[in-house]
Amino acid sequence: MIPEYIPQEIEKALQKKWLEEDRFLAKPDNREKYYCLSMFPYPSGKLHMGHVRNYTIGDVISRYKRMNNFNVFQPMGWDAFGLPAENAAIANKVSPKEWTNENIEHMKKQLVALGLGYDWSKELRTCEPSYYKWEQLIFKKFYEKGLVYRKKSLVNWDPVDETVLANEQVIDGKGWRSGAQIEIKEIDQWFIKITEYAEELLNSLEEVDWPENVKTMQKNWIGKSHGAEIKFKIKDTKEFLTVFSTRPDTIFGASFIAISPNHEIALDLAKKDIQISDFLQKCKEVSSAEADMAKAEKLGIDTGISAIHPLTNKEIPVWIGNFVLLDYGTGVVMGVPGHDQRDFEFASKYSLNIIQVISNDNEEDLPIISEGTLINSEKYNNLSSKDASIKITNDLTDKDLGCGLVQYRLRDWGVSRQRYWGCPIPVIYENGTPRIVDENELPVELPELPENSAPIPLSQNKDFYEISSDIQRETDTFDTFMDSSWYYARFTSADNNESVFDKNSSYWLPVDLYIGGIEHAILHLLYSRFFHKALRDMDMVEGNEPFKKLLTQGMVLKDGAKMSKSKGNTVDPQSYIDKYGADTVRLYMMFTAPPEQSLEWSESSVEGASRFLKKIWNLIIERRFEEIKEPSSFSEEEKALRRKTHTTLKKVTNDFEARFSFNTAIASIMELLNFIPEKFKSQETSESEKFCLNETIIIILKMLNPIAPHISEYLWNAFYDQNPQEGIESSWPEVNQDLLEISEFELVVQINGKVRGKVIASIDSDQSEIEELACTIENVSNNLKDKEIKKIIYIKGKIVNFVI
RNA sequence: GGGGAUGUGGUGGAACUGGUAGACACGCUUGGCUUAGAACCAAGUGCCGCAAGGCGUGGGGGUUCGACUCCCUCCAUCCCUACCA
Repeated sequence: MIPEYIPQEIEKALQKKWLEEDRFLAKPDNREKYYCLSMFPYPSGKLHMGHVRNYTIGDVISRYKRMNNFNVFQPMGWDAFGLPAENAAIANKVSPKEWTNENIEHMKKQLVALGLGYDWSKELRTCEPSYYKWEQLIFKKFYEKGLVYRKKSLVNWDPVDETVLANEQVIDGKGWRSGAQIEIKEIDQWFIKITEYAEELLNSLEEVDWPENVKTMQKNWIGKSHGAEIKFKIKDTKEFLTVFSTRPDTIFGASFIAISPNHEIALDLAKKDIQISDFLQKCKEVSSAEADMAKAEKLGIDTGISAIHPLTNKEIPVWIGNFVLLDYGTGVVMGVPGHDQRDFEFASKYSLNIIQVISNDNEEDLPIISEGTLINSEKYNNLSSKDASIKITNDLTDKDLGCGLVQYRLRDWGVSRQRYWGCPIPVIYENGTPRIVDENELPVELPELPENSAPIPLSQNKDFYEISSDIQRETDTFDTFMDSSWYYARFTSADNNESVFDKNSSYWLPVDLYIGGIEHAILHLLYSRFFHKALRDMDMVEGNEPFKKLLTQGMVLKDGAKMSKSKGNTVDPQSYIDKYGADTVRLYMMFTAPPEQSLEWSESSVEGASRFLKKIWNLIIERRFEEIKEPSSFSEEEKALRRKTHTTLKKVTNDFEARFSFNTAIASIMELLNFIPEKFKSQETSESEKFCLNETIIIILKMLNPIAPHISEYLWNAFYDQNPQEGIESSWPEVNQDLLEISEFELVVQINGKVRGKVIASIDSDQSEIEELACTIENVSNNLKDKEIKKIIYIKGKIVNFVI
């Protein structure tokens, strides 16, 4: 009777062993290093499928690299500050700290149970003072470098709960808890000048090995555009309204100016004009999220003010438009309805002039968005858009009414959050004047909450903020993106309390492979890149980029949608780990879809993964390695198995190395297993068959080890039994090139591109021999009968195509 | 609104550089084993058709001897959109 495969037993024992022998502890040595990092999780309570997928990919690659003699560093930590902890605290009457730490303990056990090989000696929790102390110090250094400033900025305000809401807490313009109509409110906030690095963030994308789509997203987000600043004089005053336009060639089509509802002029007018003040009130009722603003109906109101067109000197009306963002550009736009979709809609709605100034052969109906030839533009008529843009910009510059300008879409990073569960911003106000806390007073610790208390905002915690009657602490905390922008570097020195980054950081950095969800393609990755560059300029880290290579994994879906509690389509990975074991879950995750694509969860496919491991188990568990001298000759069947084994190894190696294509790697291992002839497996097999089977078993176990490390290591040890051999992890097998050579192949014969037959051909045949051979197929010769052959195409080793 | 992806059998997916579409697996059907079931083993399985053959990679068009792959266009779904992480 074959012993049964009970994954729970062997997995637990091996995990214990790995921890006891510090298998995954990493120290600098003279091997090539490989820093493999998976995005650390928010400790929400338990692992979800996205985590399992992310971390399995990272672990598979780490184990593979380790087998290839790299010094692998794979740490793990916790992005522990954030909104959900506060929500849970209110709902469950536990402190955010307690809730978070309990979640971490549970999730850490889950990670261990998945067999993930982390160096736990470098574990980080961003909510610990020992971590955020350094974040406060980095902020201080940014401040000293002139990268930090304070500015008024917009937030979603819930007037009932008297609190600032995150965008996701605003549903259809209402607060999620109170249901009250939210308001856009302007408050003082801290900003970091990420725009100072805009150009470098754009250019150094060329240095990294990232997916093109992520690079494109970042490029578009930074949004470098060339255009012109144009000044429109306000009638009867000496003041100007300055607009930025990427299309100065369309300036003769400008028929209105639109200013932001938060623009100074709008605010001034609202004081006197009840209609305008009503309009501004209405504008405040749309959440500040970009998607909401863009979807909201375009609304406007005439200010009654006129502006003077800088080139025609005609008067054009100034409107307030709810679609104009104060934070972007100058907060004023020039409306060219003939050549801009949004302006066209706005002008049509409010019966403003629509003037065509560009003609284009391909487009007839206004608005014509693309470039073309100028018309109705006085002396610029008949110029191309490009030439006209240059000429008009030059002429405006001469008149001192404008200038050419490079503009970025990227805005400075607002890091203030009005919340409790975050890193306190280390600032003290003395008589209202801010100053950063001295280094020796860091960290500014987050105050503990009274027992069973809901989180009290720092602004209501007098014990915290009041140092004396005229000295107060800042009560905002940092955006949690701050916490996650530099953790990759801190991991290298996580156990060092004396300095933020020690000499290990220059050994391990940059991260060789960073793995995480595609949803982080812009914000998190951009902020981290900015941090790295700023830290580099302060001589704290080396190199220009934090993440050399990036792997963006797709989402785990159920019924075609992202798993979420609100949709009720979540699947808890723990129940599958309990039922099938970690190896099956890992195998399933890797087999079901390529890493970059989204993965549709399927219950029954998990069974398939489990079945495959059982087959491997049943094949190997009772077999023992025997020292057999390599036979001098092999039968055809034996040769075929050896060739299959080594072509599989070659494919799997390539899939791991160059493509991260684990699903196809697993498929070929399955194919190899199916290929082993029955009689090789029987007890009465010959010596040479046994030799070949041994070779195949060894290679299968090695190939399987990164993906299913428990079963493969267990079987490896069982297979070698009393004869001590190298550990399964000590090396990746080598392809025997001699075994790959083939002399024959299956020739596909096509007529006009349609397959008409197949025949075994020699690889060395020339085209005429191939043609002759192809014509021996009855179906082919029948189809070619009485037909004029126009052309014959032969692709060596693949197909021959007769064109008739 | 803007930006980025994806679309192939009943299902997940494969086809890597323009060269046999559907590897591998799930499911299903039939048979074996079994008192029965589970498990396991064997065979079959894109669609239409008795067959010959024809059709087939979201829809339409194009380039090519040859297109899942390249180009144009339309449609659907998903992700991000600066305070979810």
